[in-house]
Amino acid sequence: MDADLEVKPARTARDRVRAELIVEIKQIARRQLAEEGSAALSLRAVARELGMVSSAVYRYFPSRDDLLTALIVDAYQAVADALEQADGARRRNDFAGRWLAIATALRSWALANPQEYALIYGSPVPGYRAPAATIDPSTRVSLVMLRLMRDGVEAGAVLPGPPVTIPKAVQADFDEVRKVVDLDAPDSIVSRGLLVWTELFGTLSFELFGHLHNVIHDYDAFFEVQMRRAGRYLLTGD
Amino acid sequence: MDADLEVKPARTARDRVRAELIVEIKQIARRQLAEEGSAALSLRAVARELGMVSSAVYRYFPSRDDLLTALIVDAYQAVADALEQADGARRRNDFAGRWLAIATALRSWALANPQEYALIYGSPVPGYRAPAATIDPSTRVSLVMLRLMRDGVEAGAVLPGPPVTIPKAVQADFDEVRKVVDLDAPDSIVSRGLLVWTELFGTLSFELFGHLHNVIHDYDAFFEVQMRRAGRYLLTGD
DNA sequence: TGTACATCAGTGAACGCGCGTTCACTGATGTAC
DNA sequence: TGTACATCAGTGAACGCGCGTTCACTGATGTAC
Repeated sequence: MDADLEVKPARTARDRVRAELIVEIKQIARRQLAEEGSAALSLRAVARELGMVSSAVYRYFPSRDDLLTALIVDAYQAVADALEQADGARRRNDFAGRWLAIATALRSWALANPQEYALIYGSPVPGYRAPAATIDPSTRVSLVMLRLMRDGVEAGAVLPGPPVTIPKAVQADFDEVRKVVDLDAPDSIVSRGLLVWTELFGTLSFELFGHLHNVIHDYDAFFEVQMRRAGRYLLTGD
Repeated sequence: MDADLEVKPARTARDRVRAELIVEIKQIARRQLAEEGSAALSLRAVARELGMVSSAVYRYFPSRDDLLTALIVDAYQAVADALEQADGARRRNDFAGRWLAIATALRSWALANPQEYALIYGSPVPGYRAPAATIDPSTRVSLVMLRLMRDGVEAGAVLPGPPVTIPKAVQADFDEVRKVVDLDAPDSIVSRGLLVWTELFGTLSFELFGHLHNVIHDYDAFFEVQMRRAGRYLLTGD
């Protein structure tokens, strides 16, 4: 619709309208997701809000599951963006700070988008099989943690602690993990890193899914206490 | 139907049939839950499998949500039973062993009943508000962990580690936690205990909800490695 | 031990709802010459 | 720059499905005397 956009080659007006509509459909779907949860997400409801007839949405998403997949991919991307940005805003060698920034950024995003958090880190949506397209974006999230660990190890800020004995099968998996970011760290550190990483999601899921209800009252403060503690464990092993 | 049951007073044949039917309805619902997930659970499907007309089920559960609530309560009870039994089978002073037994028992139950695990520890069921009746059974689960911590502290097996500074609001919440089982432990231990506890659920949820897919291959071994590590952290703080 | 009445279980029909998806169609936009 | 044809977007009707819940009813079981 803008004159300067029209100049761009290989993008007809139709193409642009189409791209905009895809964005709009996802926005509406995201809002409905936030209000009703993933099981209630329906193409018909989206179409109604769009002011279109339900069959028209099929021009943009061939099925309800494809729309869900798009939302999942977007959610992973949004998380990865948030974590990368929080991580990047800290000094590279402030490892405790980077860890806390990452953890806090994840929590902020989750509190702002609880249904999207549930969509990707809660129980799987019934009847929905996650296609391969969702794997890459989910990897981007873990990469933030792995890079933090690699940087910390390289700077000598992540202490190995006492060696641990680990079955061969797990060692092999850990080897693959190390390869991803050229992490030169013993099993003890990889194990600790994964503990802390799942720890973060465990604490957050407990909060969001109501398991701290009536137990913890100041969620902000509790989260920070626990994540500082986890950060110390990550770096020093105690 | 048994003669010796009929002798029992205050239980008419009608009462017994009624109690049996409630059990049967829940069993069918649990199986359908396992096959289709919580969102797909429907009174009509249960009635169909019972060989009854759908409205008949309303004699036993006044609404679909009441049936869901019953399943949730049962699931918490089943988890609590499993953990208590695993905990009780160890020597009282074998704290590392008790921890690992508890963690392993939770995982075994979750693997055997993944949809029930998702029902209570995954994302909340859309459109369902957990009534107060589900709180008590959920508390029974945490009590297993708290008693382990109390016993460990009393035996001097849980080391305090360096003191941590904690905001007043969190201290107050920790005080309430301590009161539940007469836990005489500093904030550092309470914080660590909660870290390890959420750690357990975080690791298990990651496994069950597919976030370790293509990363970890021997789930059994990985879980044990991580939980041994978490147990050591729980006891010694490193 | 027998009868009269009250309670309860299960039936069958119905209400009103929303869903995903398909299909033949009209009319507008884009492309090739 | 103008025309002829191909592509695409959106319509409207329809198919077939399942759901939760209500209600008046019949017939069996339980209770009080």
